[in-house]
Amino acid sequence: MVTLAEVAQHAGVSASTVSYVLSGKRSISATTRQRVEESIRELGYHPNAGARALASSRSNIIALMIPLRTDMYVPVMMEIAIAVATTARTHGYDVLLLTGEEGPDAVRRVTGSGLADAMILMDVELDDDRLPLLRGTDQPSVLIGLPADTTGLTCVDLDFAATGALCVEHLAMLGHRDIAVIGEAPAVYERHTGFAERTLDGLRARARELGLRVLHRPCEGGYDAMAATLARVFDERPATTGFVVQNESAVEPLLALLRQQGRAVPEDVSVVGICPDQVATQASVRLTSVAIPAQEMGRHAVEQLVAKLDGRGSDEVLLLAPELTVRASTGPVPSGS
Amino acid sequence: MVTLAEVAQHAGVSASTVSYVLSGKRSISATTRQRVEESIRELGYHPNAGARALASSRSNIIALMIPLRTDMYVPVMMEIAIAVATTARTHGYDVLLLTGEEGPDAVRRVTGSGLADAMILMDVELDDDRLPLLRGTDQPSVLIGLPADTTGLTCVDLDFAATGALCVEHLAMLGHRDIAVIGEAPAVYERHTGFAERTLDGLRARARELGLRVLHRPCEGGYDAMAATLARVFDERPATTGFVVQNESAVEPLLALLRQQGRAVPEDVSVVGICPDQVATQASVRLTSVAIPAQEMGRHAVEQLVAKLDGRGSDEVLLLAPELTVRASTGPVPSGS
DNA sequence: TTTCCGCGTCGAAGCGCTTCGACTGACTAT
DNA sequence: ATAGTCAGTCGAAGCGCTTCGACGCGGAAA
Repeated sequence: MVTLAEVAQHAGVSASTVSYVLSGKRSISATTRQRVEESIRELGYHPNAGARALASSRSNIIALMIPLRTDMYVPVMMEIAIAVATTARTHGYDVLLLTGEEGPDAVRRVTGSGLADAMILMDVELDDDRLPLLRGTDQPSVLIGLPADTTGLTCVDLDFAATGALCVEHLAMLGHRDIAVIGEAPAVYERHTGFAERTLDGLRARARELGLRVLHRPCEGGYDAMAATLARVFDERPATTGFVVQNESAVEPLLALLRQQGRAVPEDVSVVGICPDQVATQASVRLTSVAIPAQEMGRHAVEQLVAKLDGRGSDEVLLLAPELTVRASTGPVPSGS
Repeated sequence: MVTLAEVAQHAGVSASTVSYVLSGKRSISATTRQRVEESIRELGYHPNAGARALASSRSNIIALMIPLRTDMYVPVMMEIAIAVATTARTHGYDVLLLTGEEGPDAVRRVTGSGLADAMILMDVELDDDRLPLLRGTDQPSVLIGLPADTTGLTCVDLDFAATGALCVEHLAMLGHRDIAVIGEAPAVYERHTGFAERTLDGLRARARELGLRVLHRPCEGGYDAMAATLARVFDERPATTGFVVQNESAVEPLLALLRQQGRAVPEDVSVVGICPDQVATQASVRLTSVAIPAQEMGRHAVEQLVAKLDGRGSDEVLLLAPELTVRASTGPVPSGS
């Protein structure tokens, strides 16, 4: 293993000079810099991460806590994780992957041991038990998601309230008056992850303003659950012509069932999805949808974090504006209704 | 920040004693151990990761390289990653998330800097450019996947050849003679990730033994691509009654299209999937399938790695035996044929 | 009783890096 | 000419931990 000292000797300078070449924290003459850089290349030198962390009390690592459970749409998580990792690298950071399993202990362990300089939490619940710890430490952190109380916290998330409103507006504009909302699995609501409720609140508020009727039904994914849910929906509200789906694994079943029942999409019934674009475009009917901007969320989270680590940046809540893409699953309400 | 020295002082022992209590590398009297452990708890001591890494030249971190691209089924990746992370934790390791983006450089960086003690590579290509580096270093590694040349490497993967054979055997047993294989996107084959080819080889070999006819078609996911592919299949081999699908995003389109064409599953046509159980059980017809044992692969990879790090373990290729679960998508060939 | 062994503990020497203060010249301002 | 400045470099002091050799002491073996 090549050390700084060896590089220094090889280049005929002191160790500190090599260090300053590497960090750029003091000015170095062009000739010296070149000599050092060449030695580094020749010897194949890589700074030792542990030593660096010890001396500088900076690990250049960002911890990313992902949820253990997989009842939510996994590709979104993955996309965020990948965006976090790649963005972090462009800022010179690596990413440590933590699962939610350890819960608050993981936060303690990471902050206490200096393993990471900062952390990103995903799947934040409204009243998350990790939040007090985050507030009580000076280690920067960013949440992906929105807890009930955001004081002293930095958050990034899609503006789900606006998303709900946007969906219902689109349907209203097309003339739909009776809207059914197919939501996430009941467990998601019970866990109070927030995003589902926020969507619903935003949607209901806007629907009230527009004078629409809304029926909300949580739904496990899959065909059987969707079939049961759909039956109940048309049972209670036979006039339903608009659907908002916030559950990726219900999208395809819903479309299939509607087709099977002889309800054409979008001629008889319109469907708006809240899901990644990939799901929307790969569905059997290309879905009008509001995308989950996973990449953007991951990227913003890292950039907020890096700003904080550099002494810039501050606590703020960043809600990304939803964008609705019209595809083939929504159309004007049938003239017969 | 609490240091070892402070704990030592608080407990009235020397620093080295505290260290030995923590590591268990020398025997410590019960009373001393208790006193030290209490001090640790009282002071809320967490060992500093950097210092520890420097002194011991062990970071207790495992690097996990995941592919950047997402043309393969992402949940499998995610499941593996989570299994790796949780298994690693039970052995006292954390996981560093690397994306394939940096390629071989990432391997150099991590081994050179001592950032991680070992690494796991996913999405290994047949002739991966990271392999020479792995062979040339003494840092333990495990591949998830199977390159062309495995000498000096440790690999974990599903036995895809056996998987292909198993699928075709099942169909043969039910009387099917003409089999169509719906494969991954062409890009997957072009990249030579291997698993797709291995499946096909195993499948073809067994089909030959059993006297079956096999038609293989790569297929992008989604409805349109699947529709085109399916049309070609029935065009070339009208007598096709058995399908093997190795492409998660083609499963649902295939089922829908068959239904649409009036071919009942499993009465007229049988379908076997090679996909995660979740996909198989959530499909519109519960799919007879060979599962991708993602969790198991992640777990095995970590355990192999830990064994190596402990001086146990050796280079070997572990191919997990496929298991076929019969569900509702396969049945005897129609008597009319 | 003496010798030996091994358990339990300590002190000290690093691990490879960062960083601070200090030093040297060359150059500018007075 | 002299003081002041500043770019460029060096030496040394740690950062918090692990680990090795050494030491003291009690009990077993002789």
